Amino acid sequence: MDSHRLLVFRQIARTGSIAGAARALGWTQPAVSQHLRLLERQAGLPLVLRRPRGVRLTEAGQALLRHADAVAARLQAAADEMSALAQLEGGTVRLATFPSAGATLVPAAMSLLATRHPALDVRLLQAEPPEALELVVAGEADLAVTFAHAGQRPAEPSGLVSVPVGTDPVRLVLPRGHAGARAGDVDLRSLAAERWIAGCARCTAYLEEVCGTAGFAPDVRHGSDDYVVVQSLIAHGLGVGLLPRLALDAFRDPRVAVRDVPGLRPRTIQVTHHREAARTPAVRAAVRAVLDAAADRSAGRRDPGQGRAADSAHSAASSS
Amino acid sequence: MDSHRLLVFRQIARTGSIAGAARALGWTQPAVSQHLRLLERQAGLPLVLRRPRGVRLTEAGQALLRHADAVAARLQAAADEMSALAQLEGGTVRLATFPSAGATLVPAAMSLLATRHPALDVRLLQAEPPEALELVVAGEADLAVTFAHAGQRPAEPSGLVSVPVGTDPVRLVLPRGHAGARAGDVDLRSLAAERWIAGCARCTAYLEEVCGTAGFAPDVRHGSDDYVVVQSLIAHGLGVGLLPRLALDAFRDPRVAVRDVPGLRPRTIQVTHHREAARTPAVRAAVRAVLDAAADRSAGRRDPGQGRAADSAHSAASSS
DNA sequence: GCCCGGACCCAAGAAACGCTTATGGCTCGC
DNA sequence: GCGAGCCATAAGCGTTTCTTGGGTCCGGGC
Repeated sequence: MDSHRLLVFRQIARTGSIAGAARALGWTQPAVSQHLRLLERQAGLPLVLRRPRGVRLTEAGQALLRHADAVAARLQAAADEMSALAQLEGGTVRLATFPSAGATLVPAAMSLLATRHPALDVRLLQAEPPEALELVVAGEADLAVTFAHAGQRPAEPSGLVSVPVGTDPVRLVLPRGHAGARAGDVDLRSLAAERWIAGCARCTAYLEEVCGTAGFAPDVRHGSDDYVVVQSLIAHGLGVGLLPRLALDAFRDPRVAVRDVPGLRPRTIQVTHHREAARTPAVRAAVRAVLDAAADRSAGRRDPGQGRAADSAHSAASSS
Repeated sequence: MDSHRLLVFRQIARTGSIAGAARALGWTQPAVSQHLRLLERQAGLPLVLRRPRGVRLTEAGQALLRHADAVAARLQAAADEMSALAQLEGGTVRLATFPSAGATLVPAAMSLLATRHPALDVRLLQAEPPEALELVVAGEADLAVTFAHAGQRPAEPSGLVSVPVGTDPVRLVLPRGHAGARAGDVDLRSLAAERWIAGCARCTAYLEEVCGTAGFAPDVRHGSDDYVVVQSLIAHGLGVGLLPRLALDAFRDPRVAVRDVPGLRPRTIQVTHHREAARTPAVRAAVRAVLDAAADRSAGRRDPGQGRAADSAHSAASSS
């Protein structure tokens, strides 16, 4: 039951004649006639009675017309839905993100996205970078917002591509009364004797690496990937730690002091998706929203250095 | 949104890969690949993500799959319904018939049809021959069972074809006590002085014609196309009349006598339909049932002369 | 570490489908 | 009776569509 012929048959029924259907379709009469003949052969039944002024549907023709109308309606619905998805007048996009971005950058991006495409259903999933990438690979998320500390290679599964979003400086967090809090910047080597609070597994590895470069092995006493917990431990004088600025933007314990450590390279933020998903409008729009949100944050902080990184990444993605 | 491509896409979704869809369809892989590419171009969106082990549907692809499934189901339903109609496992056939056949021949035919094709919906419409043909022309009936008196030309609208079903002798009806009822056969000329009861318009014309041939003009006092009324009038001695055997088979007033009139040619019964409707299984089956019912009636009466006419007509129709 | 197999894409050629042109039959209306 | 409208058939050609024969990428096994 060829559906193309079915739609031709629908025109025959509409106009009441083969010649009329041909006119409606912009074809010649024999073209429609042949379609009808093949359709009748497939059906094994006459579908119309040929009469002097045109044709009249047989019972089988009327039955077939009902099906043809249903098929045409469904095809139209499919085209409409595709158009809506292409115009972002619908659809879903799922972002997997790590906590500190999920409390700062990503909500801002989601807000931008909601403003630009009100009908788009944006959903957030929280996951640390490795798990976030897994979600994308497994198809349970469309985008992963991840970070990588300087010197760490982000394990990027094949088939995925990453767009740099910007950098996130890593800062030293001390108890307010700590001696180091009196200076503006702090040299890491001066903290060789401190007790340390570590973060997630990758952050701990980073901490050990930078301390090793500074010439000592950190005395890690506690660990938590929750930046509220880390700051609380520090506030109680149980150690010092490194936290990225996004985490400190998300939550800042008033009992801690924050200082820069010269030479500490920032972690990089990136957004990752399937290589081919770049052609999906929802993914493109979401990537752009993340980049724009990052640029807005940088501009709001009046920090041209950060702004450049985000801006350049943004324009690169926009042109792709 | 080409539906053929949609069905190919459905196979891609089913098998999870383009190559798998190609195997399922008995095609090569590039053929399916090209269909998918054109479908994605039409949709304006990627429908699948190409991954090492095959493809994964995007959100748009999943949406399209739902439509594709619906289209496929509707096409299958259409094919099924066409098949059912072709096998006479459904459908309707409407017979228009004149009263005396509607009380005798046609119910027998309908019963045959119901036995042979229990799912076929057979419907009867009563109409005198000219109106019955109009119903067929107007598409309100599929078949017309009509009669024509000898010498009358059945006005057959163009586009219709008629199949002879058999003949129906016209008999003389007299009051039981009438002098003519004493003889076996009756000469029409002996009834020149009688008062006559006429039937329908065409029957009245026939009466006047055969009386004219016999040399007199009938004194028509009453008229009714209802054979019960006619017999009642005759039974009450209000006149004599001619009635075809089918009418007398349908109803026989015990107070009347029936005699043959030698030389009175029988009326002919025929079944008429659109020329092209001969290819419609329901119409073919109905025509055959009418012919078979007529043959059964002839055989049941042990009247080979009648049986021959019906049989020959039957075999002619069967071979068409 | 390298090769092999599976899956996909692209380009070009061949087969097939589909529309057009040309012609004829039929019915209706002037 | 003849033209106009509708439909059918047959032949021709163009476009679509499938195949063939390349190539790339990724993952698994020796």
